[in-house]
Amino acid sequence: MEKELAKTYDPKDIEEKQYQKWMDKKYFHAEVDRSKKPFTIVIPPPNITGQLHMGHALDNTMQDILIRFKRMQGYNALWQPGTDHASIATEVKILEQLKKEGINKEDLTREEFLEKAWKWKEEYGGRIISQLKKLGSSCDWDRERFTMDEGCNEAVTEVFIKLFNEGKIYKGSKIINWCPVCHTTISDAEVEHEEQAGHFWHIKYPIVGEEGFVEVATTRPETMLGDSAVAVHPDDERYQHLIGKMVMLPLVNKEIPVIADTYVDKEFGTGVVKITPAHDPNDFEVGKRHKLPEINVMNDDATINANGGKYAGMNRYEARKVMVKELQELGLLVKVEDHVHNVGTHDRCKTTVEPLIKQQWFVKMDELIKPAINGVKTGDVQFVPERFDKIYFNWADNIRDWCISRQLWWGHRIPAYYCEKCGEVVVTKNAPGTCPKCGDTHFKQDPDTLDTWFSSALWPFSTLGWPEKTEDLDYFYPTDVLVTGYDIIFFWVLRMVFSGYAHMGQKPFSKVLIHGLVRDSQGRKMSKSLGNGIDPLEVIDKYGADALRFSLITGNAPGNDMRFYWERVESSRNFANKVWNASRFIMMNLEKATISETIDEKLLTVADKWILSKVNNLVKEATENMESYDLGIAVQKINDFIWEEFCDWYIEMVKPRLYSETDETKAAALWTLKYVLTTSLKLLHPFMPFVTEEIFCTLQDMLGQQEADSIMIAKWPEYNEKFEYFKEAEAVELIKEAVKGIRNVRTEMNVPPSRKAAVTVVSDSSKIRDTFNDSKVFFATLGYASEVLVQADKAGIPEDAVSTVIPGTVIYIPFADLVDIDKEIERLQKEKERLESELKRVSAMLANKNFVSKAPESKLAEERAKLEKYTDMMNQVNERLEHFSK
RNA sequence: GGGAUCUUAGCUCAGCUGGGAGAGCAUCUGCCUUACAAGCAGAGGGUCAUAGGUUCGAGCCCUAUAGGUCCCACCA
Repeated sequence: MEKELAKTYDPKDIEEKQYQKWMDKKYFHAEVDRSKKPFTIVIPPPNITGQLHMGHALDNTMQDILIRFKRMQGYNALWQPGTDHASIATEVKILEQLKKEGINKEDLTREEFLEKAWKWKEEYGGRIISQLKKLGSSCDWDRERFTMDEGCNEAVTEVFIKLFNEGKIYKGSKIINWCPVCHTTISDAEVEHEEQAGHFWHIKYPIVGEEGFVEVATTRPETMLGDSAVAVHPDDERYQHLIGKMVMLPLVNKEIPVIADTYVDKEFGTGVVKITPAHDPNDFEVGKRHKLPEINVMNDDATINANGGKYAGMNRYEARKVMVKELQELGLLVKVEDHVHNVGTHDRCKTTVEPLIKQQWFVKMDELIKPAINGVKTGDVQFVPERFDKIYFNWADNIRDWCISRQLWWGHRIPAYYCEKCGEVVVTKNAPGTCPKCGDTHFKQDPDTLDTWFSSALWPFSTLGWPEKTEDLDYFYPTDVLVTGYDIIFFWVLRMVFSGYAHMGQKPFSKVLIHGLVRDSQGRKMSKSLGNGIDPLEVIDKYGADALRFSLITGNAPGNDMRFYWERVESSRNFANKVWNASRFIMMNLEKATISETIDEKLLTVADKWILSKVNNLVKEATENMESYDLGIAVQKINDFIWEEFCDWYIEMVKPRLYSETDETKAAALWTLKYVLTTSLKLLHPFMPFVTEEIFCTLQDMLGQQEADSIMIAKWPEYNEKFEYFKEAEAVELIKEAVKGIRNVRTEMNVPPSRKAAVTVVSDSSKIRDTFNDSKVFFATLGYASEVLVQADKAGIPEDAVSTVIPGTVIYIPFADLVDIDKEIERLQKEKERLESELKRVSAMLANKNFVSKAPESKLAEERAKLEKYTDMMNQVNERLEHFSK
């Protein structure tokens, strides 16, 4: 049965069919196999709430390219997939949905809520996975994990207990970031600083026991309800006399001390700062130093609490308004200035974060961070591109203890139990029976859950079976490369690195390949609120997954942002179609012939050898580029080779041989076509998995040859010294020059392609004459020649023939009635000018004594050869000019 | 305040360790040449932000300046 290939490539049914085949054949699945080297990537687990966006598409395309490349190279390649429970993101989403059903969180018990949450997860959690499949991702789906599955839960508990026992997890009362809308603490990394236009209120605090005031400047007057002191700089001469005295806190009417602390900047504001230890991280530190009372004046929803007296119940902004007004009435408001300042907001809901003092769980970072810093410093873990290690160090060097407890239900519940009688804290896997301190048997588990990144930090080893000592873990860990965006280096990469060293005693991965953001065509971030997001699934639907993948990789360097253009996808689609059609053409010719597996080298023509040496070189370069993660460069070279060298030149060169019934080199042409096509398809496969697989399989079926059941498990091409045909390659390049020259002349003379002309090649070099004689078959068709004469002199060439000059050779094309002498002279003149400038450059270079004495020999030889070449061409051009001016 | 990064053709971007400026799209001119009009063949278009420096040689290395983007930071 012969298979007819459609005239244009239609990805739709092919993609689905091939992906299903790969799944059925278990090609994505990896098992421990000690005879092969492992290559492992763990997926950045997408949130179960997520929908595939361009960022995912880019991130996963890069991973898929690397994993397919390594798999073909013979590695035992594992791409470990899974999803993230995304505690706060998911909880918010579920609550939104419940609200629509008229249910509030308070209406539910924890158990009821969790039941609904799991149900939600079952329903929507798999959505993003099926979307990743549409992209072509070759993850080992048999190993799919979830950050809240049994194994990951175990890893989390294990780590928590271990760190607690080592004193690296502790519960403490510290000032933390509180989101008044989400009602939970958040970590420093989740706070986004946003510049906002605010005000600077100058307020008078009366001095106790004497006349006068101190003037305090603040951006948050409402927090004065919790003031414990005012501070001045110890060296500030203006305020020396006040240190140690008391001032009256307005509105509250309470005496608070004036203290001296170097934290105060003399130059800024009035030089007097109100100190509110319970509502500002700096004031908190000052308060600790001076043992000031910490007066919390806010509830969890950021309304004023009972400590705020009559302002209790107002929210923070109402209270501010009312208090400012009252201060004004009391004559204590000096002035209000406009002031732009940075406000911390919750990255998820954009609510202004409220610093509050609360009992929370923390991971002590000072010891844990050391190996993580060292690991990157020594190159044990490397960023690609390298510059991102600076971002990493910026965080690592300034790291503070990590607040890990969250007042949420969806997540890993903290394995700490409190004795109901004596309050003893027991950290343990299962609820304790009796209290080790008082012997009581009633315990209450800590209600809080862990920061979602706590479990993600363990992902590279928890997914491989840790804390069990599994074969998988032993074999696949540490993983090879982590692919992610620069936006989560501190959230995730840093925490995986320190966790890897802490719990595995080894790095989690060797390389971190960083990519940028996919922006819209105007360079804006794609976002829901702007509505400028482009759905990758829509792109796949319209142009195919191959085209999408190709567009995301082409013309982009690692770590750089890129813009999304539909035009780009279109040209990627065009390339897929080009490959499709070239293959169709080759197969049309192959099916009429029988093709041997190997070829006798003696049968190869110069053209064959030329393309073989070209593709051989491509194999080398593309492989090197991929090894160094320059995927964009690799794919560009593959594209250029296939489209230009292979399709536009080689295929055109062999057509006469294919169409001939008698040509003895036809078999060699067919063999070469098959070989180069197969090699190109393999190189292209990681980037365009679907179209390459479809062609590869069709081709094999047609030939009845089975190299592999699938291109994705075929052998990656290797550089082959056998194909180093330098001499032949050079000869063909010369012919190409000649062809280009002829085409050029013809276009300028407005000669239609249908009109052929006799072409005479004149060269006094017998070597060059041989080259043209050897290549007549294709030189004639490419150069629109009715016949090709190769000779050593100008015998028999019409006086008015136009010509084109290439090194060592003049090519004459007589167009009896068409000649326009003036035009020809103009053309030659232009050519002369070009050569003059080249000659000027080369001669100047070679006349420079410093250049000659200092430049490397190879460079010198190169320039000397050029001088010779241009001089020769110049002579020929001059001769032609003289000829016409006669 | 600290740091990163960018400034290359009309647009979007490549350009790896310094050795005669590239791609895609757009523009212009011819072509339905039996794989492909989602194509073929040609053409135009850039003092590589500016000023210095290192070098025989700089888009690439160094310094400064201008402009843009981003990250970090406790100036109330």
